[in-house]
Amino acid sequence: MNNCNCENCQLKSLFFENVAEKELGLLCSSRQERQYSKGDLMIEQGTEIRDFTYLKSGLVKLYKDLGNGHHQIIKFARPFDFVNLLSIFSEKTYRYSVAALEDSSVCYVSIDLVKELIHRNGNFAFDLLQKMSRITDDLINTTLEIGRKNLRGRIAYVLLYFANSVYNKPEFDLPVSRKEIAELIEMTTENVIRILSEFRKDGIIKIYGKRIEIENIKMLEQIAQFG
Amino acid sequence: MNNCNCENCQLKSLFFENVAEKELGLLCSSRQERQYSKGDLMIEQGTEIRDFTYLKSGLVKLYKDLGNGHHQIIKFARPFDFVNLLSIFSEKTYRYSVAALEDSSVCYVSIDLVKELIHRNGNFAFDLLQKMSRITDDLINTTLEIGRKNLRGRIAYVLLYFANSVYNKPEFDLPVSRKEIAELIEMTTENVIRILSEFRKDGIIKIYGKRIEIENIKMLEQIAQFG
DNA sequence: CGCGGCTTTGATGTTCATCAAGTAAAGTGG
DNA sequence: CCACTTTACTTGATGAACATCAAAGCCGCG
Repeated sequence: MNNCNCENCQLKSLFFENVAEKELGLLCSSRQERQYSKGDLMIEQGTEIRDFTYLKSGLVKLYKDLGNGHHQIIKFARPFDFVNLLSIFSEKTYRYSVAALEDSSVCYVSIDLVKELIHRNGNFAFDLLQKMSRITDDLINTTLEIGRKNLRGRIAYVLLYFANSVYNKPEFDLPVSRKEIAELIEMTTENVIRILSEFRKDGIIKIYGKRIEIENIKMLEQIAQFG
Repeated sequence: MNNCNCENCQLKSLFFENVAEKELGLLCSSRQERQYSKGDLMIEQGTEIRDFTYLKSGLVKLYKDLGNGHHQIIKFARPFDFVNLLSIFSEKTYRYSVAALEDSSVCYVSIDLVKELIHRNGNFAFDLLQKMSRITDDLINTTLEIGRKNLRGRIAYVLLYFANSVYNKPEFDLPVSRKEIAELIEMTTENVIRILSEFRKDGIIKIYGKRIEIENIKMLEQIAQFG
């Protein structure tokens, strides 16, 4: 177990609840942790999948490179939320990229080791299945839901996501550009700006550059739901 | 093993490749098979998840009931393609419904038995993980891809799906209504009809009610790709 | 035979993308 | 550190894409 501290990691419960002490030691000693600064590319689409990765702290975006210089953001993710389960067991190479939106730290465990553990430890395997099931189910639901909303509803949804799920308060600095919001919810940058301005004029939010202050959260929820 | 015939089933390779003979016997004897007619509801959103199910023959649609009398179709599926993996390991109740688009037969295996097997048999567990990974990855990719296309591109996509992936020929009877196509690709019934008519006028397809004959598949592929 | 759901077409209006043009902010090299 | 360049942000004008509304024919089914 040498200088390994997984035993006390908050995130241990995420995956390794059912891993015996001996096995945890194995995972832990092979584990690597890396730091990324805001804007850094963490995983590049098309490269070989070698590791099972999960976010320890920070905020990231998963996105597809569409080739023509455009990106399509699949989702934003935080610790306990980003776990690289999307296609790592079915593909040889990544079908999307991951980049840091805020300073982040990430743990790496060799994917071969994880595969070995799946074969050996049924409880671990079942845990992983459950997690994968939940993550992909949520992603599919969210994607379908956003697709049904009009543009105002989509912007309201994004603002509420940051307020409720990321920063837990109605005032926050947007960690993403207007363009990135557009890439997440399938609309143009101009319309993101236009609708934010509309919300400002309607007294629903205040805007100071990246800073957003939600004034009327009820109204925003209405728009998100029925928009 | 009594009157059990899973041993020779084509679909055995789908899941039970790595299941020992003894275990397969257990699965097989608890297995149930049911027949459904076109239009039948097979799984109802909100009901308890008791079984692991997979399609032996036929064609089905997975959809969400949006409450206001509207449906949102998640995807169509065929044998080898529909396996109920989407949320069965993370939820207690179904978050979507499944209905038969053509006469179909479906196998049921108790989900508790499957869970037991996952815990006991790492190879089986890994197989399932891979399958789930592939299915959900494809679904996410398809959903995002369709969202980027304009209406003509989406219709072209659906026609090519039936021609290439379901019937394997350029002439076929649509197993779905215009309304159901609209529910799959997020548009109105009127526009589905309008665009089909446009394709007819442009000499790309012929239409006789439900029957579609693709005349110019190259053109359709162009529209699907760049539309 | 009549009723309801499916299909079709047209007319109309709304929503949204595109184009254009300018300001502010942020990174870059001397 | 400042001039320069690039990138992000903002607003308005315009047109295209798409939804909605309306009306009528068709088909299957009780």
